[in-house]
Amino acid sequence: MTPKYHPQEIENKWQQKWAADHIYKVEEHSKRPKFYALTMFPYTSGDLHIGHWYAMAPADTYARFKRMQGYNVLHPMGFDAFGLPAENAAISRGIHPYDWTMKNIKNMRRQLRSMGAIYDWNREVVTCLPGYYKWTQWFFLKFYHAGLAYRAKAPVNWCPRCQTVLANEQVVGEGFCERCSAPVTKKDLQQWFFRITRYAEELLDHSRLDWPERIKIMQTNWVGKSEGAEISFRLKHAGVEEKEIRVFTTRPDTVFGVTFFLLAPEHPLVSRLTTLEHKTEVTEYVVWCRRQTEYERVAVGREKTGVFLGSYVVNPMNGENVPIWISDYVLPTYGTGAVMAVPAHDERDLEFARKFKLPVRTVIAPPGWTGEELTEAYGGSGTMVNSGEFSGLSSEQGYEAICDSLEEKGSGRRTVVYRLRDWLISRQRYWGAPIPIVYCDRCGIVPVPEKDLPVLLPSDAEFRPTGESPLKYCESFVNTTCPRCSGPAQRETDTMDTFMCSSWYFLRYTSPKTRVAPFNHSKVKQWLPVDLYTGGAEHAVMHLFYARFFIKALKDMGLVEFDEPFTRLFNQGTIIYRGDKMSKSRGNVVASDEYVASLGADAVRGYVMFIGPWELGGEWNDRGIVGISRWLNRVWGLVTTGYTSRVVNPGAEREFLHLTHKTIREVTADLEKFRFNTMLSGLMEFSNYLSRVKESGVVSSSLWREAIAYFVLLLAPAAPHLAEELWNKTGHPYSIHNQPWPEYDEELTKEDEITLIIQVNGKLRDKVLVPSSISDMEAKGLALSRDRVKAYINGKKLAMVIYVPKRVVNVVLG
RNA sequence: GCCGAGGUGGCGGAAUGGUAGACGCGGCGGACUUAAAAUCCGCUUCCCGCAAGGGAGUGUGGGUUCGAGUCCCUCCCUCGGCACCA
Repeated sequence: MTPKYHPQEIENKWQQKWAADHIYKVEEHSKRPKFYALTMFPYTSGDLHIGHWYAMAPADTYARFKRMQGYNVLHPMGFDAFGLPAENAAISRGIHPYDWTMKNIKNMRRQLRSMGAIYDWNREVVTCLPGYYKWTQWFFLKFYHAGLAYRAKAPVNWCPRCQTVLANEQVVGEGFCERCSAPVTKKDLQQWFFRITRYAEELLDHSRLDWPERIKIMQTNWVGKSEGAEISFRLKHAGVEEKEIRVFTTRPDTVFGVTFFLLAPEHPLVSRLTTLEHKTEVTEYVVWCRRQTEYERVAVGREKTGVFLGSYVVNPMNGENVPIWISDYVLPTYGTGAVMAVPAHDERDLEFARKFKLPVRTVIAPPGWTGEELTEAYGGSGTMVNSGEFSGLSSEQGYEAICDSLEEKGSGRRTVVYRLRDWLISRQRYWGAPIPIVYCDRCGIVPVPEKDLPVLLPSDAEFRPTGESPLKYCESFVNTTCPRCSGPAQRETDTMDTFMCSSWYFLRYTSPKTRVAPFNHSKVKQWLPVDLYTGGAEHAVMHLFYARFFIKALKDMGLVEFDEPFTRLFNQGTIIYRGDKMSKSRGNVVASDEYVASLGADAVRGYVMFIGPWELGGEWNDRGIVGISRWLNRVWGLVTTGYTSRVVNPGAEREFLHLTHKTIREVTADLEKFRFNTMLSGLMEFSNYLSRVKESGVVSSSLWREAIAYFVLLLAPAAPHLAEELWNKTGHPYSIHNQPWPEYDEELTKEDEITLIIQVNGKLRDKVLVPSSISDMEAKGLALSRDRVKAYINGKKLAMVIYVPKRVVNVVLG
């Protein structure tokens, strides 16, 4: 009696042996082509759950497949270890963020090892360790010296009751403080920015990237490029030195329809352009706007608000005086923070005009327009009317003519604006990489010299439940000397956005131990760019976008030689549980440890792959996991018990070879397309077939052994432990994971016989097994001679007979 | 509102424009067992029929085609992203 399949035993055994033999240690010098297969590293939340397995097990299976195909594969793992939850744990449970994080890493590392992946643990990267964040700070300095980092005032979420800054995730519901439920407002703070907008145009170029279309679209929308014109409206207001206000518009052809002018309430000219009699009203409105929560301000369907300043600008095209209003629907951060309002052709402007009884003038006639007042704003193209010398032109011609005219007069020009804003990297938090800047009373802003890095996080900071950054009150940290003049100075107490850490970790994996630089240049040259990056689509416009920017900037600084980090991107779907994405913060995680303990890692790996297409994700349901487990047990029995050849049948052997090679072909194709679910069902079908052959014993023992070897090899990426054990048990040399991927024989995958489908008027009426070499004439003749078909013809006229080679005959009756 | 993905048995899902429902779960029946679990075998889209067979069927309604789950148009629903961007 052969022993039963005990997954835990064999999994433990092989994991230890693989580790002891370093069989997954990445070769530095290899003649094999490189393949960098990267999975987004996890945040150190504490537990690896089914959601992580869903991301990582299929990725590992694919990396293993590439490895067997002969690539030198780098498939590393690490931890995204800075972030707010660590700090919250410190406040609520009195554990230092460092201890909390390292404890979590220890657990997650154990869990990751239990998965049996090919991670080379010598390359592990942990972003919260000084050996790593030193280089995050180093990159900050590089960006600073390249003129890509600057300081400016920017609003933060502010809780007036707690007197503290809130991260977006601490603003809950309709804009309330997570801690005290007070309405959250905005407060301006000096913060650090990266000039990502300088790369807007480059970031729009996805032409060399093999990425999902929807991610490219999301990024394109995020950049939000608009072409149009900047138009100067003249200003003659006593006591105001500015002689013009510029606006951006995508529709310069509607400039004759301007009936009022809008500024954002935050616009710097507002108070100076307000006349005496409107002062009180305007001030009140501006204060009211500031008190609005973000949620209220952007709420859809909200009634328009605004006030008149009492002053006017002049339309450069028709010389008209246009009243200046302010309204909070004008965004201070887009375009110039000022808008020429054309109510006839813009829905929002029309709403505003109706509310405040401002005139509406149609200047673009929709097709078939007869001069009546438009009931809704018309944003399409048409014929220009009420537009002076431009009347009669099409709006497209008018667009060009008005731009030409503005440029001639010097009161405007064609231009492009982007929705994209600069990257705010400051966080008013402790658990992040400190921004390496010192403020000196004498020298001003002074970057910390490279030789003084890292700026270490103080370990003695106090964590008070205020939510204010502990660094601010840590005197040993704040007080320092100026690197330039040695006088007294203060350190910047903000830390960096964790997206900084994740913008370059994939470089560090190539040379994680380097102490003299963030990475070894030649190693990066050897491995990068990443050939395949897999992870969740939730990072479409944050992480993936920042990382692209980062690399483009490094390229321009001469630090790397490529300008796109991730050649190919694949997004797996999301695992939903109880109606929500599975995550620790949502409190709906399904632990993987129990499944690993009871059914084995190979079963869990297999099940997460079997659920459905990887890109679709889906609701977690463990009902089917026993199916995979049972199958692995059957495979065990199939391979480990002896085969006896009985009556060898040449026809059966031909079929056996055919199905073996067809399976190799299909499993290979499925893996290449990330169709792990159909890869497994293909292997199941094959193993079911093998069981039947085993019963009948119709193939020779040598043929059987060969097919079993192929089968185990095909199983190896998905169920690495079981495959290793079976490989060993069938007398093959260690290790299966160093074997080449099986090749199929094209000739053998071809069908000898096919089932010919016979239809009458497109409906299935008969099937017949025929040699695949059957000719057109033979097939049609055969179909017409079938009794079932004759019964349908029954004297009716034959309109036509269609034969689709090797598939179907359709008899069409008149 | 805009952009994207999706809608197929009781469930997860499978189907180069050519046999709809592979594979698995669950269910039903049987074998083994004193019994149960495990395992193995058979059946399992719905309706009519003892059967042979026939009819219906891939969110809705239309279209293209000899033939549509698959292609085109309309609408409905679910999920993800963006959302007063001038």
